[in-house]
Amino acid sequence: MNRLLDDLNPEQRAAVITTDGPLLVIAGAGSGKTRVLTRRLAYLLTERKATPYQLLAVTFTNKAAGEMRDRVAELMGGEIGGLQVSTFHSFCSRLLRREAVRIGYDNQFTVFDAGDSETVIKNSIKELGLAGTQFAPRAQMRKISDLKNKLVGATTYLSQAGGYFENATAKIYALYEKRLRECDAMDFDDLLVNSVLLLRDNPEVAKNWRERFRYLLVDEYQDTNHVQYLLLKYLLDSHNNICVVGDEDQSIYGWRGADIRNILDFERDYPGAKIIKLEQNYRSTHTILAAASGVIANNESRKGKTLWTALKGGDPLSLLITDSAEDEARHVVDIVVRRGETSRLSDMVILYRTNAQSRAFEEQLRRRNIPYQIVGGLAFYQRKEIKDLLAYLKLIVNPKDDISFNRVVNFPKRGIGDRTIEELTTIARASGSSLLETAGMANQHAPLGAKAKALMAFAGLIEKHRETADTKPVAVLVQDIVEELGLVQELLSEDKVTGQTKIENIETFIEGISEYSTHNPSSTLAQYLADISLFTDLDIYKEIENKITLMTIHSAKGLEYDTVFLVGLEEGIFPFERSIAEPKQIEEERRLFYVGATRARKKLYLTCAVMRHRFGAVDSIPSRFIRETPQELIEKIDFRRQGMYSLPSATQARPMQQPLPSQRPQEAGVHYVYEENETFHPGRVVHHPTFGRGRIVTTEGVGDSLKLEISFTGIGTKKIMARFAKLKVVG
DNA sequence: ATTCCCGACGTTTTT
DNA sequence: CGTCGGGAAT
Repeated sequence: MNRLLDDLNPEQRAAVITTDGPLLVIAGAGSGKTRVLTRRLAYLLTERKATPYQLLAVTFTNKAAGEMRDRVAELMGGEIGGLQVSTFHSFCSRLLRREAVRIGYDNQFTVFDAGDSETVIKNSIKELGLAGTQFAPRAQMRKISDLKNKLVGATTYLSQAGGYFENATAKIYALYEKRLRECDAMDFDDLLVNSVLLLRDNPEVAKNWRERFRYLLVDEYQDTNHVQYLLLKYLLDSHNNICVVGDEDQSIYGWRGADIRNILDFERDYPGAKIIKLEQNYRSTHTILAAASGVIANNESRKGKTLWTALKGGDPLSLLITDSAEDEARHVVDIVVRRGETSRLSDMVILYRTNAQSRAFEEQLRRRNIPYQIVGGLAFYQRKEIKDLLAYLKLIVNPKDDISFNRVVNFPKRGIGDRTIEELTTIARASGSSLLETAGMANQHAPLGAKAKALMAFAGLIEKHRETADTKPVAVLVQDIVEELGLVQELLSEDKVTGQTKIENIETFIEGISEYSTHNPSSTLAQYLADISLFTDLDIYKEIENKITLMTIHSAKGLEYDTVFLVGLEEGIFPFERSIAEPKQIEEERRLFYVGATRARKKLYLTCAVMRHRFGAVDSIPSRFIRETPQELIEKIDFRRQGMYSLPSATQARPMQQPLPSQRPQEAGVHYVYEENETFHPGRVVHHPTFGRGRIVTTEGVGDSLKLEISFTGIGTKKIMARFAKLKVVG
């Protein structure tokens, strides 16, 4: 008998042993997908269909890739040398570093993260004289990214752009591309796009890679975009051995260019393709599955499948109806505490639509001393102190990286300000060299005058480290830099409190590098940077300590927990405001709900608030997804302070787009200023949640624009927008 | 060059 | 309410 197949159900087994030709595996939530993927790889190896070197498996996150590699290694007793299990991005990065010269890049090119890219876009907009409100850098970035993913280059777009706005975007796009090239840098999209272009324009290179890979395996196929689709086409030899695994109901990255048609049209793309559906769910109770299935059934873009489970019954869903975001958080945390008595915190997760929602929950958890961890949001590598250090490292590896140069040339302070940088930039552009190179020869350029010395010293510092970078471990190099720059003193002098946490972050960073080095003993600084630039918070996330986890639903894909809190179920939040008008986007929101709900093994809580602050007070309408859930599966718990005002029941049927007539609560108890301006006039004593007790000195404006000048005891006077501050009248 | 204060602005999800 | 960028003060 075969230990790789024995404990699989018939469909899973078929997905493992159907090795040749195109195969689509529709893997419902919790259907044992990872198990099938790893068994399939191990099966190909043990049956001698291919050597590890001839297999390519692609996933979306580094974490998933790492887990898959580990599990295959376990199945194979460790003999998987050369097996490529990687993300699309890291595979492309490796491909490009080998072939960079063919497309005019150095093989030590830098990868710009979203922040770096935005800086370049901003600079480009400014340089083109387009600065102003009508060209928001982020919107431009989105457009450029969309164009790239459609394989429309800057030159092409420039020639076909019509009208003022398209022309402006085309110019920004073109300049952005130019600057990226000058910096020897690529953005995330470029990794994919340049790989495809390289394979398209160099048939002999494409042939080499094609002949190498005998079997392709793609995870999360529903999230692939057009460029990724093309990449697979270029890598696929005439053997057509491609197996894609996915679930159209879990396609949640349409906004990033993912094309659900890739999975819906697979059979048309690959004639003769076989399809296997994994429909038995091993994760959730029957109740949870029925709830999720009931909601997703409202979608049209589906291949259709019927998930079933051998697990009968299960707790009903609990719907918590609360007054405000704060109340929502308080009641959720109450339940966390209660459940925490009998189960582990690490078995629970709070999932929200947007990162901004995490704050209220954090506050409550901190107040009650519950250990928690947040995944995503302000990612570790996005923190200023870490980005600054990384900029030093990037500059050491790539002297052309002007963005990193600008980031650190005056950090710590070296007396090099905007004027000097402007001058330096002009000289560098004229001579076609980078900022760092120009700085190194500053004494030859009269306009730099007295600043030449500081510039040359900086360039010398970078140069010195470049020479020794490969002779010592990366962690030691970073430690040396930190000491040489006097960063500890520098950060402490800025601000004692935040400086201390920054120092701790730097220590964590250095520890992380050490750990990386033990796993990759012969790795150079350049290799470290190449890897690290593709890492995200999610990849570092470990479920080790007994902490409750908070994250967005997007981040939770692929994970599972006993207890799941799906919060903020209100129209405008979830489904998100911007998606409400478009049926296609509503379907994606619905899939997101489906992903969130199916993370739960045993118990699912849904919560909503009736009032939520978003630029002032707004009445919230319960999410349509609550209404779409089979009502008999829901147990309603109403935490609203009864009798003060009435809102329709959360589940009452109502035409979707019709907002309720606004009903202002006639509240007793807490006084929110924006509702009762007349209570606030000079002399009144009020209480502010962060500043404490204070006396109103002056008032200005009325209604939403009411501004108060308040003298707080021991803090001094502060001007406060009454609309936002939660002030309580004390006397 | 740097710092500090003010007003404008904002909020989706991420490799 | 936060954060960020611009502009004036030092």
